[in-house]
Amino acid sequence: MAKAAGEQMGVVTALVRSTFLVNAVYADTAREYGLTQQQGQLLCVLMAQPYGMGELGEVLGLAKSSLSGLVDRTARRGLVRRESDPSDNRAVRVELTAEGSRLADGFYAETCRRIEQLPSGLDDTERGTLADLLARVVRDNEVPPVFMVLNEQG
Amino acid sequence: MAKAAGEQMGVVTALVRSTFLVNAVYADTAREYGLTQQQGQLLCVLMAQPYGMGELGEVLGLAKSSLSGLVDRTARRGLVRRESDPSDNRAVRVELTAEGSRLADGFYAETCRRIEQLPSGLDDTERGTLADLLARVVRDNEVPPVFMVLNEQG
DNA sequence: CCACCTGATTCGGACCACGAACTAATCCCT
DNA sequence: AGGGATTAGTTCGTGGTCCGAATCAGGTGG
Repeated sequence: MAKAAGEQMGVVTALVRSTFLVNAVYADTAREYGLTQQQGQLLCVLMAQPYGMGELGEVLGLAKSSLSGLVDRTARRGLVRRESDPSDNRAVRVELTAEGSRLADGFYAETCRRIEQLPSGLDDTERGTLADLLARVVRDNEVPPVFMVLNEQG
Repeated sequence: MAKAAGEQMGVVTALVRSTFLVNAVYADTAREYGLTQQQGQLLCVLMAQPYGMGELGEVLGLAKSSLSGLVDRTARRGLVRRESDPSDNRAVRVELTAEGSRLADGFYAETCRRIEQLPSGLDDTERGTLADLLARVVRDNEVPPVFMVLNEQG
């Protein structure tokens, strides 16, 4: 193999660089929807269901104080709201507002479209294999549900 | 397949969730080395070679002002330095200091170790296939060299 | 020599992360 | 029944990060 083709890339470098790629796509799409990457991520997580702060912090991997700030700023945009938890007066549940739902749906759909393009150089079989292998890595490492599973994906 | 096994995960969700996973590992490792994620990323990029600000900004995907700040803070730590470019008095080249090199080497090696563990549920053939498919996605999308290729990886 | 372009920095503003401390509510044991 | 321990979440202080506009200094070409 000619030197110009570059070195063999192992699984570590491939994972890190693909992460950089997906991060960039995610951040670009968020910005076009007037969101920051963290706000976009919050909206995507809340599409599935409302969450208490404790669980939401665990899913997003954030300190409680960080999450308070993020929810404050996103609520100030009118995209989420805090609801009291009737079973525990200390707790709140964070949920999307109607406007937050709309924005989340658009952002999520556009993010899916763009990320779906990334492996377009692979054929269907290869794409399926990639999905299967990455999915197993994700499951083995117990990644929280930070992005909804799209119907009829892959 | 039983319902308990969960939905079929497509390539989009698999990519996003694996990105979340790698981000978390990267951030955790950086923190243990007393670095922020962005500082860690800067150090990793500079391991390969010094860069001018313009090119460094392109590789990292940052605005020039953002990069100035990041280099300021990292230089204040004594990890990088700005050198004048003899061929153009406007330009500087950013390079690792001796201390920066040492920290970068340790951080990089530890990051590699941890990320290498992520696909440990796959066998060697599957790991090779994952590396190959992801590498092709990375190359097709012209991802800049944000992480050095490790010798004998995969 | 001057206008235009390039390389980088500064400024202002907003976002984001965390740990410590705090407030309020819940639970459990004596 | 009351008090101590624990839990849920917020506030505060601090430092890091991001960007666009403006600015400054140097390079280039007509």
